[in-house]
Amino acid sequence: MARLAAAAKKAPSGHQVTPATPPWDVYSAACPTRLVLDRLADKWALLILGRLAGGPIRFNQLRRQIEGVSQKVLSQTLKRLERDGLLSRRVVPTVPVTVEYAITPLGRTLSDTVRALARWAEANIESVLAAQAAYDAAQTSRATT
Amino acid sequence: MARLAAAAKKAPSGHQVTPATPPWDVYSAACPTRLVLDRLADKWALLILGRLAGGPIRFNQLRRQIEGVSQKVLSQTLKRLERDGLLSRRVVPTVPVTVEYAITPLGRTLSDTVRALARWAEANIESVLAAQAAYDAAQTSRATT
DNA sequence: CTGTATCCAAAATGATACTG
DNA sequence: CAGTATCATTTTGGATACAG
Repeated sequence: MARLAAAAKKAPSGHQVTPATPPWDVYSAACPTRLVLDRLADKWALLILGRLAGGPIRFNQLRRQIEGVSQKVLSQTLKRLERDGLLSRRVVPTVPVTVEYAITPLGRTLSDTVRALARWAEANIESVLAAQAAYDAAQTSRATT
Repeated sequence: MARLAAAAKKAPSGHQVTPATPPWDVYSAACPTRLVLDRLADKWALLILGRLAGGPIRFNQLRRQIEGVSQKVLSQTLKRLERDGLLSRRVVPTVPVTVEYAITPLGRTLSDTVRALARWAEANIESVLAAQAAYDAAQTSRATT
């Protein structure tokens, strides 16, 4: 992942215009789809997208609502999502400026899919926890033996 | 995330049996669903799950097919997925032992959702790349000015 | 073949301080 | 309010060597 991430981060300067002729081999390292998947494979991104699907929201509101995210990471993540065209950033020139983040049409198509993921998690969390308990029990007994 | 991940990793000994009474507040740090989401927010996990959906496969086959993953990370990821009950591990006692990984029924229900994510990525990669290019162009010009 | 253990380099994060 | 910059720390990952 290191090399890929590095390449992606260098992008701000050189926009490598990938040929783009799907379908790609998702398992090949050079696959553009993997770049997208990498982006989505982010805890905060998923959470933020889900939250924004409910309507526009300001920076610190978001910060408070998504428990556990630091200012720095939230800022970084928002910037990446904006760059990807998944959300929009609008500066409201009030006295202490406020910034409103909103999901874009593109982002919304994605958030629907993400919600499906969240629904899966909710529906199956118990099964997963049970599986973990069973696995851990097996490990523990093996260690004891 | 650090604290949560650490807590999750300590689990092998103490299985905290979460009460489990949905729906939880996905945005709260203590939410079990977030534990699942964290797990899915992993590049390799998503890729592996997708690959396994196509049928059982051995360790080194997987390693070769999922380009860019190291032996160490693949091993770790497989172990976590197995613990979560998403895939099964079967040791075949051939002379140099071979190990076959297969998706479980639970894992399959998830892989369907993941596939939707992959489909989204394929369908929208061009939009994302375009958005990135536009964003970068705006940044560059702003810097030049 | 399928891993685990170790050591080392790289990357992500948190805390803090500071700007517009 | 909404960030950015910096620094110390933690976490993660790759490479290598080795074991069942």
